[in-house]
Amino acid sequence: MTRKSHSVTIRQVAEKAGVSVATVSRYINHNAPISRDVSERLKKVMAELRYVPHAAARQLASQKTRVVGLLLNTLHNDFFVPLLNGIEAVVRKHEYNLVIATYLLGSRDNPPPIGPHNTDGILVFSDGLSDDDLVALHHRNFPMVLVHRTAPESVKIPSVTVENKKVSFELINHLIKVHGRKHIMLLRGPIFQEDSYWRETGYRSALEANGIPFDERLMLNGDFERNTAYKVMNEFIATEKQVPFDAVFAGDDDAAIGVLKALHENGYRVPEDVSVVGFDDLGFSAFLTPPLTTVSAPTEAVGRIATEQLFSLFDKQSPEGVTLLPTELIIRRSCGCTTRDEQSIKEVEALTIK
Amino acid sequence: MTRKSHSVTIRQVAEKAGVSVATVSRYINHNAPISRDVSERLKKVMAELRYVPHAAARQLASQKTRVVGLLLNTLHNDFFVPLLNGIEAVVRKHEYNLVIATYLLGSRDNPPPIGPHNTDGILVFSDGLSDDDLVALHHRNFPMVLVHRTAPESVKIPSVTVENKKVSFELINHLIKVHGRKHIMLLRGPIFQEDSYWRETGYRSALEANGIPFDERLMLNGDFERNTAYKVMNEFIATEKQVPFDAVFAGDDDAAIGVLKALHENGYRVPEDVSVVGFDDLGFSAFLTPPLTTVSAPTEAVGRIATEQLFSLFDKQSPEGVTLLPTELIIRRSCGCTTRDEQSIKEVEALTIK
DNA sequence: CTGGTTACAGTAACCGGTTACATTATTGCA
DNA sequence: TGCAATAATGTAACCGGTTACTGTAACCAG
Repeated sequence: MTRKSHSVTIRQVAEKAGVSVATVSRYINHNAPISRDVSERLKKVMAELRYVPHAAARQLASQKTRVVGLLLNTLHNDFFVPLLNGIEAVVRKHEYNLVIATYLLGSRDNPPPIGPHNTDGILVFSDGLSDDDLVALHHRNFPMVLVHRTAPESVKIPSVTVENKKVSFELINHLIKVHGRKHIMLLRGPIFQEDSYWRETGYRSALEANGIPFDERLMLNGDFERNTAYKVMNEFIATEKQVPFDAVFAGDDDAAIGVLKALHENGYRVPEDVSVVGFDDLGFSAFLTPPLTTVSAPTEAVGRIATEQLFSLFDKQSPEGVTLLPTELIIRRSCGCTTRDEQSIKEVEALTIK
Repeated sequence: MTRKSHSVTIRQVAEKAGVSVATVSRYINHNAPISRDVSERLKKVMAELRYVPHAAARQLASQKTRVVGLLLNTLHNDFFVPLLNGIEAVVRKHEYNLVIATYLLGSRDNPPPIGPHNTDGILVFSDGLSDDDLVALHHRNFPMVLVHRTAPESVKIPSVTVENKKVSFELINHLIKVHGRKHIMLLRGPIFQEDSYWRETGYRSALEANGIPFDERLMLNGDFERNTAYKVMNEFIATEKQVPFDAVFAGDDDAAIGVLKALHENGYRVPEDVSVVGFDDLGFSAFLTPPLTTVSAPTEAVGRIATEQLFSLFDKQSPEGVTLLPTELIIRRSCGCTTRDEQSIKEVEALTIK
């Protein structure tokens, strides 16, 4: 096998234009003055030859990849559409490339698919990397921004996430105070997910504030995922009919779809028999049957801001430690409210929240 | 600035293990026999040094990037979640990386962000690249698979998409035959989108088959996109009240959300006043208000199969020219059907559809 | 015992760029 | 006029791997 590739190289451009490769390189990177004469010649020659710089060669020589990585544990959630949109927009603006990789904490056998060897920096969503990995990479000065997760104490890695606890408290408090729900099921997210932790904390404190004992049997693992939520709800209904429940906090909107489906198929009426609430306010949530009461989270902004912070790290700046974006309770029908309730809800909330 | 990077190189590994760099390279790539003795020594040394091969150096030397690219025009659609899932699963299985880039045909000033210079092959969704680009790349032997688009006649580029026309005919035919709709609005997708073209063709032939004249005023551009569809519907309702309509084929489920929202806000009842139908059967579609009548498209399979074909191109195999995956009409409430109608629908369909 | 494989390992050229350093011509200013 | 600063370009080392080519030792069939 010959090692010559067919692609046009910088040397061919240089030769054809009658200049040195260094000049061509400088022209491409606009990092040194080039005479008008030579500039024009190069522009023409490059167009004629359809020259495109070889990315790997550039990366190797410059030690920059012009690539931003996004590390996820899964893509199975509609939540990622706005997140990706926010990230992609910023990446494109800076003329970088975006590589997306999934990596489960379980698969500890091989190293993460993205890191210093193939990206200039990464966005780490949730538990895509262990704390140890995070610390190690940070000590190597590798730019990272955490998304929906905060950094371990010992190390200062910027982090962008949303307010979970307070708004979850409001959500559950609403179910209790306005709709008289007492047996509220919670579908938790993945075990080490911080969103899940804080939503659970908000849930527990709302129960406590209302004198309702926490019932372990009502807490299931929905995984923030449609199919898991569906399966778990079905199992719960089938095998534990003895545990009464009158509301479900699905964890997020995606899981809420699974919950709605399971309840529907088992003859439960929402919201008459069971209130269902989600989190995220995805694009479709207002149009579910019934329209979903949820929490509006600025997910696209999370993506955008996190990526901007990553780029500011590239520039050796130090962005905020933790950026906590505000969330907002969105009352619709699935909790039991009707349009006409709206006024009274506002009043009740004014009384109960804070 | 020093050019020395801090990262561990293959030479350090070689030195510490007392072998040559060639041996280390062979060990990493498993492409030549290595004695058990040396293997074990290398394994240990690499772990100690936390050696990770430098991707760019590898790419440059081997002329392989181990990256597959996905070129989209936008990410603004929930449709991409299943597609991405299918693609990502296969990419991960092969231990490749996935780079996602958006590129609008309009932005012809700079070249596509991904191509032979930074990927081993790409998946081109829809109109991410012009026919000319496609032909040029194909002549350079660059592996490509088209997704939801077919190749220009002159070149043989594999393509994976779904059946649009026949099922769109069935969908519209259903609205006419079963629900007596006569003024059916069509929200087209992006202008050069083949899905859009075939859905429109199915729409027109269903009208014709039922003796309903095509009314230009009922065809709008919804862009297969939630927000555009919402805007367009609102404008239509506000400015052209004189044109009666009793059904909307939204183009896809994402646009259907926008349509439902606009209709709802303007006091139209779905399906009593207006039938609404979509396309794709996204995860949430069964739970919209009302549940959406749509077409189930195997989007994840499209992503999976297209990616598998790309990898088979890497192996110099020749996959199918065009892979057309089957679609299926999914009847729910938004067209006007009720659960009890189901039997009669089946009968009507048996009569009307071929 | 010998010529031919096979297994394993080393040397160094090479992939296609970037950039430190050197060079020459031109301009600015005392 | 003389000398320093600046503009514009060239030369060649270097980035960190891969692999063609070479060499040695062990093994095997005849």
